[in-house]
Amino acid sequence: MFDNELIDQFLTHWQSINRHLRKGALTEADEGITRLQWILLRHVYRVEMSTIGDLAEKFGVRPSTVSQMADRLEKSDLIRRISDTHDARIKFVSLTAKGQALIQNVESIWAKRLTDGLGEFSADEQENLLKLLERLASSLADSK
Amino acid sequence: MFDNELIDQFLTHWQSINRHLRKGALTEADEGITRLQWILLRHVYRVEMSTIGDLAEKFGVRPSTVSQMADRLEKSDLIRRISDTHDARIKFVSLTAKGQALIQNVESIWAKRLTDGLGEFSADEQENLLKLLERLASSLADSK
DNA sequence: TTATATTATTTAGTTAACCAAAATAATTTA
DNA sequence: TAAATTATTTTGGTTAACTAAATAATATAA
Repeated sequence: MFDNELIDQFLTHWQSINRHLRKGALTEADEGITRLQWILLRHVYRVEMSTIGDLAEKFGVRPSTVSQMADRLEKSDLIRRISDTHDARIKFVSLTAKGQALIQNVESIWAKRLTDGLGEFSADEQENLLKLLERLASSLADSK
Repeated sequence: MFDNELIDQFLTHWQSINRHLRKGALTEADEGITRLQWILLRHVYRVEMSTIGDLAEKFGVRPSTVSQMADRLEKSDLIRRISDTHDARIKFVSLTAKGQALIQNVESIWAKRLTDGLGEFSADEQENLLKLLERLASSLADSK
């Protein structure tokens, strides 16, 4: 079993790192989008071919909610809807070039911060950290 | 300088871990709060004595917006406003016991997932990972 | 072929989130 | 002491986010 102290400390550092990576990033890349739109766009960026229904399930809202959010994002030229070739009822949501650029701008801010932060580690330590994170990600994915 | 590949991989694993830790957690602890309220409550949990003005600055919104969000959260008995003893204009926002319980319920879900995920690491590896995260957190904090 | 199920959208209504402007109260400065 | 500044709240208005119900199109089952 585990020492709860270790878990607590892990979460504390984890969340601290999250906060520093993210700090101000949304406002820095602000294109007049809301925080919730941002969250949705990020998901669409990662999971390239989400359907309206997928997104509704993912965020725990009704499909009509996602449809309307998609309307607004489409209107802002950040996403587009694409019909599934195999089932004409289904619409995939995909980022436009503009939407991709928005996400990538923010991620480049994160990468810069991380580059600075990791700059104080030796090459061995960096590789080691990466390997440990890879294993943890994999382990969490397996436990589903 | 850095290999961008390492940074990309780091972010990929990092975000994957984030997603797995968080998956469904909000809906699991749902008390009829909105995602934005959740974000605010999390912040109030961590930064115990935020003022309305602090929160407005942190989230990039107007004080009146925060005041109204605080109204709703106060009405739900999740936060309370506390006047500063030194300056009566200032109101601190603090979680009620109910608010704290809500956050802690969610964090316990994270802790459980993390416990499971780390279960595949040796004690040495766990300590090592923790130490590396501590250093990264510290390094990012210093770079401000 | 018809009935049922599925997927997304539209519509109508409500509340949350947001801003601007004004008001209020407290504090600081001149 | 009066004026200026600060911090929050209140008010009014708008839009985003949310639901429920209805609709249309499509796929599946009977």
